[in-house]
Amino acid sequence: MTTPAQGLHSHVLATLGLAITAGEYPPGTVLRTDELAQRFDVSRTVVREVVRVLESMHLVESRRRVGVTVLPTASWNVYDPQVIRWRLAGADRPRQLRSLTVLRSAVEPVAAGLAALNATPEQCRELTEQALGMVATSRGRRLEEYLVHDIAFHRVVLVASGNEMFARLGDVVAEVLAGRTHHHVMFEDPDPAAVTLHVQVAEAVRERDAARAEELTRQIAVGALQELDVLAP
Amino acid sequence: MTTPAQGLHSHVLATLGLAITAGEYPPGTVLRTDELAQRFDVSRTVVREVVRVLESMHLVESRRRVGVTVLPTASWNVYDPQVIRWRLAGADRPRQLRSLTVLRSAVEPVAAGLAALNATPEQCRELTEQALGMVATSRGRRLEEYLVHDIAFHRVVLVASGNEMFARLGDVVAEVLAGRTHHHVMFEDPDPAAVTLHVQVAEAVRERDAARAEELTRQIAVGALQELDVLAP
DNA sequence: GTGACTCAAAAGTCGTACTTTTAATTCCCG
DNA sequence: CGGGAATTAAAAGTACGACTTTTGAGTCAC
Repeated sequence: MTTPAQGLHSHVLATLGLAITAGEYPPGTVLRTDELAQRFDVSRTVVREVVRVLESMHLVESRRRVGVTVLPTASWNVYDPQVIRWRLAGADRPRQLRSLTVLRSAVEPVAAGLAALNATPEQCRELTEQALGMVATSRGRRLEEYLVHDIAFHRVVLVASGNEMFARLGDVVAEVLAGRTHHHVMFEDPDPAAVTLHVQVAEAVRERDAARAEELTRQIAVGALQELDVLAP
Repeated sequence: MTTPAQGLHSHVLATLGLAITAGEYPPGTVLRTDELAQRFDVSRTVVREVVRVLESMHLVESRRRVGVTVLPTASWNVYDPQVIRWRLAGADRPRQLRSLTVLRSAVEPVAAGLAALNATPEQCRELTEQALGMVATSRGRRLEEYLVHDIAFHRVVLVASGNEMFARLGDVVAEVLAGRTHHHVMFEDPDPAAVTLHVQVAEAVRERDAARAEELTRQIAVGALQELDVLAP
């Protein structure tokens, strides 16, 4: 565990970040830098750099004469991809998966609508290609290959929307899709209805039919939420 | 400028972060830690800590034998409240304001729908109160007071949705609302139609009418986008 | 009991010395 | 003349120790 470490900093950061997001240190817990330095067998310099990063993610707060205090979940930067990855890897994967899926259900339909208005011909082509790839790999336990197309598809939609905030959710969506595939929060083969919907979204975008792209994507989202309800209690 | 600085770290971070997000260093620009230390008249230790934080925001990348390279906008953590604040304060406020408003238009309607299902009686009360506050301050150049209620209103909706990802957008929405008020990307008095819509959203939530709450919030969002189109070219 | 004073713990800052990685240059051989 | 291997040096990474600053907490006088 705790990553092989190419760089002391990364190693300590990953270990501490994971531990905190996993709730191993309840909010209010106080850590001391030299204690941490000793524990990880690194210099205080390294620990301080890690603490500064953790602080920028609002996972901890550092105060003189007090120490490094672990902050409550409510103040965490939950949009930080790093934080998301830690949480998906740790104890509250279910909770995280659910809240991210709800977020997707809000954002992706709107993004698809915008993509229908803004997508370049190249993006349309790419979208169609990925949708076909999904069809091709949708049967026969080829989940890994399917996942690649699925991720690529959603990423293109988000980028094609032309909104940078949406585009940056590509990584988050990728994490969610990968997470649910790898942790079996998904049926053995993808839902055929979902596959069809993806193909239709690609069509709608190609035909510049924003309303249809939005509505179809909304249906995909609803499906994803239902699947989550069924497979993750 | 450059903040009074309570702490060297904060000062250097704020200055550098602002400069980078303002585009003062084009992507690919290489900085050296010693040079920065000299420029800010602080030790390399401080600079290194700052660089680590900037690195965690994906504003820069640090490589041995190369230096600290400024990364292109596309890789920035645009959801980091700190980054958002810097960008709103700097050169690309218009772009940032627009993309954030689009994000709001996707998220808030869904959040309102969920709020209608999940809001506590206390949250309903709070919502109504803020809506009434908006009505009371909607005329006679009382924009500052209006803003307070507006922010509080949207924050309650997001929190009441019960989704932590939505809840954490409260700060972002606050920044957007404050930004457009303070930089006159808004009419002199709030749009009366918008005020009414807020009151109706509060009603809909109180009556657990999710579909209506969602639709009304969508109308608020559409209004905000139109206002932006009119006032920010 | 309250307020001013003192103390000490912990983070913050600094300077320097040393290690490691790696881009770039050199140099040798085919 | 070209390409690949060895060399070099530049910059980040790490460590350590000394010192400063802030501030919670305990103390003492009133």
